[in-house]
Amino acid sequence: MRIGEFAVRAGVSPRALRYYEQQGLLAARREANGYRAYEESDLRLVAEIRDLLAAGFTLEDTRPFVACLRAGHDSGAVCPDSVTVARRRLAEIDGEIRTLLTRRAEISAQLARACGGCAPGPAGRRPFDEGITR
Amino acid sequence: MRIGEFAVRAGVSPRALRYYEQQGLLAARREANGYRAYEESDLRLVAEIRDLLAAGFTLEDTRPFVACLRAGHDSGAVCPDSVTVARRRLAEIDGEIRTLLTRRAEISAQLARACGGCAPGPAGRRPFDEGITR
DNA sequence: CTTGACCTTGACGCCGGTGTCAGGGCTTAG
DNA sequence: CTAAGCCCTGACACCGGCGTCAAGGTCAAG
Repeated sequence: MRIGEFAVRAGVSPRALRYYEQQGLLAARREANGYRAYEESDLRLVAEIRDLLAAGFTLEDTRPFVACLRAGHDSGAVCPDSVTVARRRLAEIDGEIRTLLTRRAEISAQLARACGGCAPGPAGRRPFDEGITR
Repeated sequence: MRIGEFAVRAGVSPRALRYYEQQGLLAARREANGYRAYEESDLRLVAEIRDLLAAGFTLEDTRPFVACLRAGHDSGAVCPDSVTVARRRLAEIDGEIRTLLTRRAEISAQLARACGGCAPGPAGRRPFDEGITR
């Protein structure tokens, strides 16, 4: 199937697909006239890429996952390289969360200091101030 | 004092100071020859900007805080506009934290599914998996 | 006078994942 | 033949907060 239809079915733009190809993921076969031809199985690869991007991985990071699927595994995460990347990302996320919690506390304190009672907010009251492990 | 010395004392680059000025924060007086001349009090303004940037605010967001200090307040956060911005940022942070926690859980689950025992990680054991309010 | 340390403005580069346009080819229906 | 609707490649735009270089002015020390 050609890029237009494939893009719709994969839920991405043709531009994104060409970009993935340019980055060395998702190589499409070519028709005689030069048009890209995608296989059904490529849908799975794109889905993996999208999932990972949505999870905050870079496109670069998706490489081992895609390769893992291409190698015939049911999950893109079962290969050693994928695991390495996933663990690194997990550590990054933990760092980001810690940073955000610190910032949240600082801003919250600022608000409390600045105008006392008007601080917390309307709907969600103190979502993370308590109950944090460490 | 001129931009070079001021930059050192403020702990930022001259480039950053010119950028802040270009964005309409931190207007410096000019000497006869066109050189920028900063006051001691400007150090406080730059400090406020840096603190806020470090806390994840955009430069745009710092505007009301700086204006608040210029208006003579001891804290940049006591003015209504600052409070509004701070609360918005607080809500953004909460959203980001929730997003990250979700992602963390997904990746963590992926790892567990993919290779069972090899998942958690070496040093920090399950930093956020437990003890989350909601 | 010259050197050199400072200052000025203006403009391009970066990073990532696209959106979007330009300029052109293929193919099918009317 | 032509219009229309696909497809192709290449390249610029974006966002934010600067880094960095270019080309040139200022001023004090030697």
